[in-house]
Amino acid sequence: MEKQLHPNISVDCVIFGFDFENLNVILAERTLLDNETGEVIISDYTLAGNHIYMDEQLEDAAKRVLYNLTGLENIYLDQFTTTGDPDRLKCEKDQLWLRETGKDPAERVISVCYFSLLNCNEVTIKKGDRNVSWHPVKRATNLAFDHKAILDVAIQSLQRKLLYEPIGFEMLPEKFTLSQLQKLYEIVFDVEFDKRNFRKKISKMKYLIPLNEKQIGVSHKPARYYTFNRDIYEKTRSDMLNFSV
Amino acid sequence: MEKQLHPNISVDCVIFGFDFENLNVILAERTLLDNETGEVIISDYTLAGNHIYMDEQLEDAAKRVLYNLTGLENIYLDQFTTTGDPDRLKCEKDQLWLRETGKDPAERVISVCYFSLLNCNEVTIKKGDRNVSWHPVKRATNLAFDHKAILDVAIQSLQRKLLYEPIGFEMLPEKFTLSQLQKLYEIVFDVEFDKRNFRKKISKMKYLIPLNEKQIGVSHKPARYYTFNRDIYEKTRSDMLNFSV
DNA sequence: AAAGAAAGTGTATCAAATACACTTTTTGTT
DNA sequence: AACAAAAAGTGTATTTGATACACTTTCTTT
Repeated sequence: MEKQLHPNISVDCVIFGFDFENLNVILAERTLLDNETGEVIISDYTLAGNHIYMDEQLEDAAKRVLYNLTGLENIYLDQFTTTGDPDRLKCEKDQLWLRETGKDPAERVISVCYFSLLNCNEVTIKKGDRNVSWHPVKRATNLAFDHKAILDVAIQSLQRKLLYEPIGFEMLPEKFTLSQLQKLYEIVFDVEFDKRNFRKKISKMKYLIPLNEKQIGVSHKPARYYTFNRDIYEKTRSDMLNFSV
Repeated sequence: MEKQLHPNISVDCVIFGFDFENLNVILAERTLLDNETGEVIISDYTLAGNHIYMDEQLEDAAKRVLYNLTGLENIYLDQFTTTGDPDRLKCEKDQLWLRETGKDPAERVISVCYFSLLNCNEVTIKKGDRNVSWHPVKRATNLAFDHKAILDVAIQSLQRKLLYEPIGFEMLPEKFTLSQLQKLYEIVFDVEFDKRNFRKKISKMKYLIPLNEKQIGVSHKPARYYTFNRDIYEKTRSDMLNFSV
């Protein structure tokens, strides 16, 4: 029995990655040339996404999109919003593109949106027919459909979640330095922290384990590596309740 | 032209209300009797929800559900999750019910879920063909479909949002006492606060305005009324950034 | 007039957030 | 071998917010 895609339901994945310099997102180039003149009709980017299969779990569809792109499984996934504006695919370029890629441009598509977290340096993107690569989030402006709006909501959701859950590590290597961790938070929140105060705070978190291992080959004092211990985190997490009315 | 409901897409509304004693949710009775024996086949509850119209915004569908139930517009609405398990409507009772209410039980339905906030005492529920009423959240156990799971996620989302956004007021009257506000937070988070410390914290929030007006007709020292000023809140809100890695 | 009920109020202690500058350890260059 | 460059690593003092804790006031009811 042939698997069939649901015409009305898709998932879109905002795949975030950190490379110690920028918060990045995976985008696929969307290029359309005029068959006769060769003129560029469309040249922009889309998030990674696909329609779900008729009998597929939403989250499985997101995992499938991620797997096809990275070959990775067990990636951090968070369903953060669902977009369903009847006109979200109705702008002229988008209609053209849908026709071009064999979809019915008249169909209404509800998109369930996930963000996921990766360490850029540990991923090799598998390119299919389209060109797919990392882009700094700040420079991801030229997006198709309603994908810019989705990205903006994704960033807010990431920031919010980062405030009270230890998910930053998903974007770092297994072993990381405190400066790398600090940089991650600084870049995602677009702020700067004082190094000493940051470390004072860190040192109270017993689930951040200093290793007897240091950077090698760096042209400055090598930094100690740390690792995140989820067991200790789960056991010592306090149900912080610090509301602000 | 006749409006048509989308067979695959619905909204469910978790309508929270506070009555100074409990956090409540609006539930609709789902009763099905055997035509011949009169025996009770189904007797449980569902959240408020409906399929969306073919050309309707998701949020408009949620507003419509709320309007039909309460006659109110401009209610606080928050889209907090989307459920789409292919088997979420496949349990025996649910299949029976769908057939009974003229739906195709084979169709897969994705439900976009919203929670909304009301003051119980300011709402008159409009009963249609089904019996609809407030139920304390803690006693809402006997729910149809995957509605218990949806409710649980809704409660968590409400708690989380209540930590950093001033949405508690949506469940209180325009003028409220500090004890009422404290009770609201105590009940939603299932904790108890010290009265003096709670008030110390409140007194730092300049957007909570004490009024020259007191309770009347209460058989104890009447409390002062306060009101929430959103303008002052927006102007003085600090982008709190107090992460815990 | 007395009892009941919830409102309202202050202080002392502890923990966390902030502000701030110099020394150490490595590599790379001369 | 000496020096420069680069980032790591470290401590103290101050301010702010969180917590713990008990009695007085003001209204109604009997």
